[in-house]
Amino acid sequence: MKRSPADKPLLTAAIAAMIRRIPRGRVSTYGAIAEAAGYPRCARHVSKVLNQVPGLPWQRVLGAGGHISLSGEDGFEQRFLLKAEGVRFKGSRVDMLSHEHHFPGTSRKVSSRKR
DNA sequence: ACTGTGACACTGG
DNA sequence: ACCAGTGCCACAG
Repeated sequence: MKRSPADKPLLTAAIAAMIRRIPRGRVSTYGAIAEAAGYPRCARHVSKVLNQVPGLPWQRVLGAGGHISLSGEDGFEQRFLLKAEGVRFKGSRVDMLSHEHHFPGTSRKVSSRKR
């Protein structure tokens, strides 16, 4: 069963899995999710995953520093949903100090590019 | 194979 | 604090 080893986009599945692991009342950032998934520099792909993979808690994903990247009503809704989960806001940012989710086993499968 | 894409991150002005 | 520019990197067409 295994069709070709490269059947599906690894990165997309990995990131999607991470986002699903974020518990309610917690949040994370693009960079952190990408890193936890094993792709430290692919923060931008996280956004693509959110658009491609439905069913994810997209509202729990924030930009660096805890700011909402979405704009307009979407951003407003994200904030609304997070508040409903008990997330506190500091002005227009989420209180990351209290709600940033720490992923278990940050396995660095992809060696963190040596430098 | 190449180009475009992206709900970013970071730095400098 | 805000805006603009640059780097980043895998996926989709």
